[in-house]
Amino acid sequence: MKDVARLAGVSTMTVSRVVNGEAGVGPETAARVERAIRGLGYQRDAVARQLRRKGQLTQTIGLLVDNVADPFMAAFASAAEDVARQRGNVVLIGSSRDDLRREREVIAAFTSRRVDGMILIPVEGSHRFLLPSMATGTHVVCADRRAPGLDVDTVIVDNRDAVREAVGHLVAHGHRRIAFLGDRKEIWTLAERRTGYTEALAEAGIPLDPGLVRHGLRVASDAAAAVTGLLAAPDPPTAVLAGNDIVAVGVLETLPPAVAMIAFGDFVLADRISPPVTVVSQDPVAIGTTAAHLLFARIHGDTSPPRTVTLPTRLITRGSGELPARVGA
Amino acid sequence: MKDVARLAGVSTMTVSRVVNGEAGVGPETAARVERAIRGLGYQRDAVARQLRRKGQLTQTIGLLVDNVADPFMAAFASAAEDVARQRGNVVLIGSSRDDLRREREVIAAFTSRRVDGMILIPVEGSHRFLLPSMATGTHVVCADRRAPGLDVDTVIVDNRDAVREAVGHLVAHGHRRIAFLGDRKEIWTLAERRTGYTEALAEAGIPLDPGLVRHGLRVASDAAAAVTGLLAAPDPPTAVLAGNDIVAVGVLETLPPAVAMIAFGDFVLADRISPPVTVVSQDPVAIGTTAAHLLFARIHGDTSPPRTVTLPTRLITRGSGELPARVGA
DNA sequence: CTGAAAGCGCTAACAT
DNA sequence: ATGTTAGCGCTTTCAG
Repeated sequence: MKDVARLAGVSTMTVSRVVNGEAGVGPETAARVERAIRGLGYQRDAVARQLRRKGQLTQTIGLLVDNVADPFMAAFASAAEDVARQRGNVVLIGSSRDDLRREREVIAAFTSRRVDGMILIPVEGSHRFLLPSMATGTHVVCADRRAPGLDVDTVIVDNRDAVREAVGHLVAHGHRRIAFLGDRKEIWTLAERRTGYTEALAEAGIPLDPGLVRHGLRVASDAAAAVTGLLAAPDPPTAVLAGNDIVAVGVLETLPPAVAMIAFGDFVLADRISPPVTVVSQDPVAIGTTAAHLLFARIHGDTSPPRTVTLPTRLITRGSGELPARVGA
Repeated sequence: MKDVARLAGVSTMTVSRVVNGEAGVGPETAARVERAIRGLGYQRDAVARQLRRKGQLTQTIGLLVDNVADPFMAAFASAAEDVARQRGNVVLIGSSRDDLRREREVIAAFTSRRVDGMILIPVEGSHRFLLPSMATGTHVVCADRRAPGLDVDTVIVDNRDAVREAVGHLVAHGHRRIAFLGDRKEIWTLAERRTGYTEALAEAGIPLDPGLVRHGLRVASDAAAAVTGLLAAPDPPTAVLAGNDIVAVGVLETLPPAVAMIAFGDFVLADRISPPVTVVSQDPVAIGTTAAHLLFARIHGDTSPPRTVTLPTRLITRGSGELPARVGA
């Protein structure tokens, strides 16, 4: 900046004004400064700028997901990034890999870089460690899952209700032995889905068989193995509810076409499998967009009480969820 | 920091030493400082820290992809982020959406935040605008695609050869009317794949029919429409080469099972479609990991001449690419 | 319309 | 083992 000022024969203050497009600079001077900037390839240092303008925004937000490679998270992140970019912000991204320690590391890296706010898909566990940062003005929005003990804007879907409907749908097609396969039951969404499953069975007067519930399936192959185990049992399920997209893919590896199935979360090619897969679809783009809008509202001064936005889900019937319970099964 | 110093009854310098775990602080004093830090919830300001330690690293890298929601890019980004995190770095992410102007905006946002380096999946067009930043020490690595006119480390696969092999595979199964469907032909990877297609036909002595080549298919539905168009023609193709994963999904929407197909890029459930889809698989995780390693080597002083790492691809035969050319088609 | 001085939070370099 | 001084690159504040 000093170099630019020298080359243009002005003070650094004038350069600063030009760079920031502030009024009060003679057009002649401004042009000379512009030329010097281009000549030297000068670019404002956002780091130094930020330091002086205390209380101002870094125009940087943090985005914490479980794993960017997951299609749901990827679509979610993409949508949030879109909104951020439209607002001239840049996004720091990090993955928790469902590990609280790692999540804390990532969040510490965010706050030490003075992000204006962050969107979290929180892992299980207390998030009270965020309170000091929040007290100093870092805004937090949760998406997809609630963070226990954190009273912040949250964007979710009604997982419980959606699963209750899905299981009810299977019951309506004659199923009574319905398996539930999910990722770690500590994950908020999965706990909710599991509850919906339990409630639906209770409503239908079907006793819960713990042998039909498998948790902790973190990769597709876990789910495939679980299916194999279930089917080898003396009284196998006639229908399966896959708790998320990853489990769904694993289930599809081994599930015989005659066994009914509904997956939580839509996925690419679900309609090209045989039979086409009935799913509970949720909209990751809407979740990401909504969360980002909520965050920016907070960043720009919204101080209303935290609210929860519940986005709709939709049961998309494609065939796999409408298979009848096999006679004798 | 001043507050911490006051509370602990020491100078800010001592606080700085404790925060940075530097030697030369009495254990007694250190403990007092630690207590003050916790009491006040103090966290070092990475922004201010960075300013003074000029020439030091921000421990932040930029990652520019075409679109995070694309499974290939998501897996790539996830792998790169993993490496960065292991090294205590944080990742700024941005999407170009295949738009040079937007790419430049994102890159400017990166450099103004003084990233130590960045990994780019570059869009088409000159990237000479990066030269000034590179001259001032911002390291750049390209992945997946080359950036014309930019002499930097690059991680790619041999798209041309891979497609030549794939088309040869179709020819070996009797196909002579092979369609090529791709995204915008300005994208480097697609140009390469297209060249491989042309070369393979030439090797087989098959004249190139421009009517069998469709470009500019950006979303799945574009590809689906293109397939419909091709099949309605008087002399339709007996085999289709899908230029990327997105096109592949679109093709699968409408392609009759009897038409052979090979897709560039593996995708989830490719083996569950009927017939299972033969693909040219590349490894996005390896690409992301390699690119990140190259970048960190540069950041930590590697000044050897830029090199290109070419990662292997693999033709995975699953059925759709081994269908015979229908007699009379 | 333009500039000089001060200082943001931190740390390198040099005392003590 | 601890403190003092100065300054990173920029912008706020106040004076011309």
